[in-house]
Amino acid sequence: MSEVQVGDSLLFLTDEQLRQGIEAMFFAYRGFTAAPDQILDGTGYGRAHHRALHFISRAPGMNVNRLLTILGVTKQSLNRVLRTLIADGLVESRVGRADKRERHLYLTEEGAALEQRLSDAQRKWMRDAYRKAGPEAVAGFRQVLEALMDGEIRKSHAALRENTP
Amino acid sequence: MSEVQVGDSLLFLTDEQLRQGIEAMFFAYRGFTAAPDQILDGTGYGRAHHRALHFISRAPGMNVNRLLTILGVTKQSLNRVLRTLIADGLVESRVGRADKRERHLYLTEEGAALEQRLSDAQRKWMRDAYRKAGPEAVAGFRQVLEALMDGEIRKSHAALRENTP
DNA sequence: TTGGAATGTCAACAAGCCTGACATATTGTT
DNA sequence: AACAATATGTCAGGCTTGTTGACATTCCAA
Repeated sequence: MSEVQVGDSLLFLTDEQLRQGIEAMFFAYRGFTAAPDQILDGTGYGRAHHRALHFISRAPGMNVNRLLTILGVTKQSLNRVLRTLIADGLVESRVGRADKRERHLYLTEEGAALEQRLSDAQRKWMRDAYRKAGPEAVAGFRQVLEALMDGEIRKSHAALRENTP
Repeated sequence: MSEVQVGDSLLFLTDEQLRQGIEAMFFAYRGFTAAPDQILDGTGYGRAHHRALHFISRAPGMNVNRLLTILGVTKQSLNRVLRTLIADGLVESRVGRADKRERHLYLTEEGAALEQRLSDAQRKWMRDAYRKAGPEAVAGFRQVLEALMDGEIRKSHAALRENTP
């Protein structure tokens, strides 16, 4: 709105364009979560469990606090999820060696298997989208996503990326 | 970031790259909703109300069924949201003229005002991200989002876009 | 006109997240 | 040794958002 167009390069910042972007983000996120959601339907678990499994798989041995800040939920909320996952034998919680107050989280074989199924479905969806859009579009996509993140969260994301070089 | 080198057009499709994309999407969506969520906190409404307001504002006179398919929730779920919005005088529900079974939805002045506040906050966030990333990145971003949508949903999105040419 | 389909409403329930308060074990500091 | 701080787990209660089931109204076509 407030943009005076200097060249065509600022045209895309009209309110209408931004609004379309917002809607696209909303719809895309739905598509993005649809595949794993469908799998989860059969298991009795929900998105919260999926997220926990994902990040534990991503950084095995992570302690609860770290997972908490990554997920951005309260410990009570996360604890309910972890409790069931541990009780069902999908996640293992080991007392920390250096600091015995900490609990380090690992996927069991069964947990890893479910995580694989979910991950495969979601990656397939993502891969198809990437293929359709092409490499350059993907690079732009990633840049905008980075910019959309909150400051603190961006750090978490960067840290996770470095976890698997 | 390594995606920028597009020489190897398949490199970005490794599982690891896809996984990073998935996580980026997750984190970015959080940042994306943070600003309106904060405003909503003070109002007693939630994200569901925001979404309803957004799409009613976007296509005034829309009937409940249309809104239902756009939002992808059950009519009962939407109805609770609409009920409070109507009771509070943010949304007006008019009986259809041609088909009296239908209810057509409009924002009242007060509803439009809240929608503005929410929309402004979210657009600002979006605009800043777009600025950081630049026009080409934005084009790619939009392409990937389109590809991430479900088939049916993509139609809704396209229809909404044509609503405001 | 009558029965089926479409549209929307009300009621009850579940998942998932939140806050607040408190317990336990461990660590670090004085 | 005493004490504060940290990391985690748990109980209780509440809110939002989603679901299914039952039902009323309206339209349309046989």
